[in-house]
Amino acid sequence: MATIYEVSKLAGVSLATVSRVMNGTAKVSERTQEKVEKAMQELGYTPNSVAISLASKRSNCVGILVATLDGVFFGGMMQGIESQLRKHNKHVVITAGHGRLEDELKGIKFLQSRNCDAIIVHAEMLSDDELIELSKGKTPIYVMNRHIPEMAERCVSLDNIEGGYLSARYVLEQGHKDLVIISGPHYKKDALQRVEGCQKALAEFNVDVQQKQMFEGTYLEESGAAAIDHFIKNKIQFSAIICGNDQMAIGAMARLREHNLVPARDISIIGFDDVTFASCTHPRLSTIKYPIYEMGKVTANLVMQEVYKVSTNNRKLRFEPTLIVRDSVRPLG
Amino acid sequence: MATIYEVSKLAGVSLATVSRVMNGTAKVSERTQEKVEKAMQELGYTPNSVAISLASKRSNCVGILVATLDGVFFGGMMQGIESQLRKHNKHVVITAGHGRLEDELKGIKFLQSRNCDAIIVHAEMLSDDELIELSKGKTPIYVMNRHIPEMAERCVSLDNIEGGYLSARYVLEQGHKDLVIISGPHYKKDALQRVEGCQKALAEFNVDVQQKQMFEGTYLEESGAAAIDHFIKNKIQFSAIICGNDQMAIGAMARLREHNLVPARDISIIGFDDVTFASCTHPRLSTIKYPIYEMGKVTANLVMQEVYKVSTNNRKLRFEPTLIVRDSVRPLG
DNA sequence: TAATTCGTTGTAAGCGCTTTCACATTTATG
DNA sequence: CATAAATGTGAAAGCGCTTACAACGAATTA
Repeated sequence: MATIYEVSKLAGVSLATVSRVMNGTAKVSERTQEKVEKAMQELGYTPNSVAISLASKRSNCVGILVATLDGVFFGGMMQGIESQLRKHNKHVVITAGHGRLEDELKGIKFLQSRNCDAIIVHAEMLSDDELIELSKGKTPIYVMNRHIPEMAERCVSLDNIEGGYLSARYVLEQGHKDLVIISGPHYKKDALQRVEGCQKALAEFNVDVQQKQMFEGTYLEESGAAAIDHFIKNKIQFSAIICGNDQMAIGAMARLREHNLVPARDISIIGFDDVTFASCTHPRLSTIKYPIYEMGKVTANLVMQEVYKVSTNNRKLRFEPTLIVRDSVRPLG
Repeated sequence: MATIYEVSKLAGVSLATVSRVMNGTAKVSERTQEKVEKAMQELGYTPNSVAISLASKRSNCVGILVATLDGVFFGGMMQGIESQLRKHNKHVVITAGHGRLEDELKGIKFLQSRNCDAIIVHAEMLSDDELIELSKGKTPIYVMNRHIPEMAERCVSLDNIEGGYLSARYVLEQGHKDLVIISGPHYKKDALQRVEGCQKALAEFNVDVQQKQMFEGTYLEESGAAAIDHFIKNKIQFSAIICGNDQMAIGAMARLREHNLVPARDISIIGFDDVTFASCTHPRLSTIKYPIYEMGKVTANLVMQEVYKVSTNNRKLRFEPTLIVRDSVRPLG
């Protein structure tokens, strides 16, 4: 791989001049410019971004920390961020936290040590305080799906409590009183918040949901199914299920059928997130929309604006969940 | 951020020695080792991986090129690769090709210029020859989902033709004769191969599928739905649908229902990939298993073995698709 | 004509690390 | 006890680039 030195040699100019034509950091006469470009062409020169990064202390990269690389939710998030950044020729470097504190920490350290110009994190284990502490480093940190007052202008989040509230209220409005809740894992803040929102609605409607009517899932399909088994085995009566996310909802719907219970007709169910396939299930899944793709874009814009000084038309950083009514909740009575 | 220089100063040793304790590249007396470690601790030192990369010409990173960052298929692939690499403290750098030749090329160039130790690509636009050419660079390139004879030992692939064959044969064996095919986009090789496999089975059964019984989709849910609209609008008779992937299959199933056609009972359908939610649909989707997660792991192992010289228990690089029978195809007659 | 300015270009000092080589100790060997 | 062989350490030269700063000729001004 050719280096800038060889290019300068071939073009008969100095290193600095080559660097100048590459970056446009200073005026270069047209004649020299052409010579240099010709030399670059001839050598098939590609600048070494590691060297650039070391010398200039920036990398044109923004780091992303997600929980897992699979999963429709994170997919949307990454895609939203990347699509926006790509327009400005910025790249993403992605690491996964796997829901482990150690991995989240290591991931961020790695991204910092790679000279990322900014880091966007969707952390599940890191506490607010740790995040605040980390963001004091030289690399600015942006937080998704969490609202930390101390770094509010760098948080892009959705009101999960409100989302939980909306979902439960809707189910209650349809006349359901025997509810069960399949929540996400309790170590995830958003899971807890969604439950909290549910409880608010429950209180308003004077409906009681006891401990035994709650199941802590993993946000994955299997755990939705496991929840159904659990409730049935324990002879819990219920006419509706409130799910912490869509994946668990479809897992639950499938398992319901294995117990000869037809979703919607026999048991109503509502999800959360509104992932793509939510509209393809049968019955089509009613859910709460989490505009994660959009939010990824907004976060990317925020970075473009503050870190790269490119003005963007960014609006709000705080998103409101909305109820998507489809066919999976049947009015009762 | 502290540098190695400050650590050496504080510990009262030379740069070289600090580097040695970090990398274990040479014996260092216990006493010095302790001094250095204490100094690192005290300064909260994190090595700058960019500098390491520049100096050592390796990065402990492997680059990945996928089509998109969302999508269940690529999610599984990335997750498979990352989970394996992570065990050995290697990191991934991911870029997306967006099904555009330019982006794929730029992505690879970027990964190369970042000193990635290896690159794993799932390319859709790059030709075999281009890939062969690219792999002549100093960064070894591994290819997923494609078999290129010239670089066979670096290709981890699945026999898509066989997969297409299996899916069509199964449907035919169930007595279906009026078939339609919803394929992936024709610019994707695997889409074409799956169709090719179908045709092989069709020929064996002496069943004819004409041009008008084929629909070129995008591999996304919407296009499965669009296909249904298309066939119905054009008054095509069919009792079974062969889909290029599961996503289009669930899109098709949903749209079928909107036309008052019940999947399985009225119209049989088979997918491809066996993504997670395929077993959660109603009826549960019969499909062809594409063990992408497993294959991601295998590819990662290959890299560990050849690039990092860590021995792994890797088996085959060529995977066979398998038929997963569930409930979406009804025997006819 | 001398002094000043400008536009271009080159020189060289890093960026934070790895790695070769040489050197000084220490230990083993005959 | 002299010599050979380890052993532990430091000095210094890069890796490929950016970026002050200096320098130079040409154009402008006084």
